[in-house]
Amino acid sequence: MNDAAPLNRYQLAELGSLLAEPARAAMLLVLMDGSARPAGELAQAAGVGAATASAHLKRLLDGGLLGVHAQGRHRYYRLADDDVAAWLETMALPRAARPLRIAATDPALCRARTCYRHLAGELGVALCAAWLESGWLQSRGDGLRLQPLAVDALRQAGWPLPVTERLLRLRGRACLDWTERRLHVGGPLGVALTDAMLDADWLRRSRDSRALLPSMAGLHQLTELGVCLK
Amino acid sequence: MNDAAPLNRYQLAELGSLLAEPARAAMLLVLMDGSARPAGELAQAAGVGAATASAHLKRLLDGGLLGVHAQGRHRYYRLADDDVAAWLETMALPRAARPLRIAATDPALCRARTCYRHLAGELGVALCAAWLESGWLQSRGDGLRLQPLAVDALRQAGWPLPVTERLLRLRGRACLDWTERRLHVGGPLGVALTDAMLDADWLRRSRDSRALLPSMAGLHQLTELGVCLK
DNA sequence: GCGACACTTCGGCCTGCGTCGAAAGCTTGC
DNA sequence: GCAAGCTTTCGACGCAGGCCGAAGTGTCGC
Repeated sequence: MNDAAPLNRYQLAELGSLLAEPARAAMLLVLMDGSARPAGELAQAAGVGAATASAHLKRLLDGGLLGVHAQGRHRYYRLADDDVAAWLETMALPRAARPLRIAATDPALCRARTCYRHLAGELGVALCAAWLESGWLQSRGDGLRLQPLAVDALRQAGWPLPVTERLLRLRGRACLDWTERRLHVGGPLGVALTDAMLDADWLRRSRDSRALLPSMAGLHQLTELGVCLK
Repeated sequence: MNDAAPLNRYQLAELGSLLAEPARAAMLLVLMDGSARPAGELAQAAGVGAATASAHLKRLLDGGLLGVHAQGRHRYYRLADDDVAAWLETMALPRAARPLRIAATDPALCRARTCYRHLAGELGVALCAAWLESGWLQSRGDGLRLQPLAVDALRQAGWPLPVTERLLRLRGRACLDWTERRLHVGGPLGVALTDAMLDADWLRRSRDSRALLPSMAGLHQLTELGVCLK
């Protein structure tokens, strides 16, 4: 999309009409974290029936706002590209919460659509560096993958089995953190890791901001797991 | 608008529905250049009657996309703020044609609404870095100032006297280039510098986009002036 | 102040599209 | 293969909202 010519009024209106339905808006909001989700889940999130959801997803797909990836009897939908994510964030997120987005100069470097939910900052960078170093995190053709060895360690550290199993399946993205200028883990894997750390109380949300601070226990555990924090 | 909380599905849908009508989209497209226009003109641009246009403008106004300024029997409408402009540009303009828009994280750093006219990109950054380093460009309380030494050098490089004298008087802004993430020269000084380089044929506009490319002569001269380009 | 002009509000018509249930693809697992 | 599960397509219904002409409000020029 958005190849060469500026959009005309009809194309722009078409784009707006895609957003104009609460059901579709809900789907897009859910997908703003960069995740890919099956149609059924999106139907539930939007609060509509499967038939209606399917129609909406088709429109979003045809309109270039979503991409789809069929896997078995599921079809996973996600935001089409960074432009779409940036577009949604521009208006949907308050300025303070808007992720810093790497410009298109090196799209391969950072395809992460958002840093909103996943672990960034000093901790995220340290974690990414340590685990890439140790091989717990490996870069493959389709993105970053957490290796079984790492997942085992996390489970022994007390994380629930369903969580750790999910981590094995999720794909991460190498995401450049502006403040640190170094890579950290983004994408669904990054989100899941962050969520799990919050659940395990390794990480706590600070009261007023969206900063995530490691707890004493988390700090200890992370050090055990090879993550070096100053 | 967009003060604190992320938009919910209904607010996002409302936003989309504002865009969803060709007539409203046409109005917004016309206003994307930053101009303020009376209702009648926008009605004509949208190709609808005055009554219809008025209704559309009211919706856009209530929705926070437009601002209005009454003057005599005219009411001048314009885009509400930079977020709205950025939002429209994200999808309506191809990447290459998108003005560089400064992130809001540090409004004091760069108040320039657009970097459209002044030198940005790799060259702008290199120039700014080199001249700050050499002291040709100095940061004072009221902004960036080109020093006499630099102006002398430019004049010796063939720039006309009126141009170089003007450069001495103009104030620049430190402007964060989104793609390079480093400082470059903005503000009136930045614009004047760019214009002068275009006049001197150090820079040329590329045919289809807004990109500015250094000519062979310009490249040579800039190197002489301490600007290191890879 | 009176007409001309710019714009908004009001009322009625009509199309577009979101909604759902039912049924028809496809894929998986036994 | 056959049944179960996820997703899409089809057909029918109902409402939101865009459109215009006409009338109302406010401003300018003489």
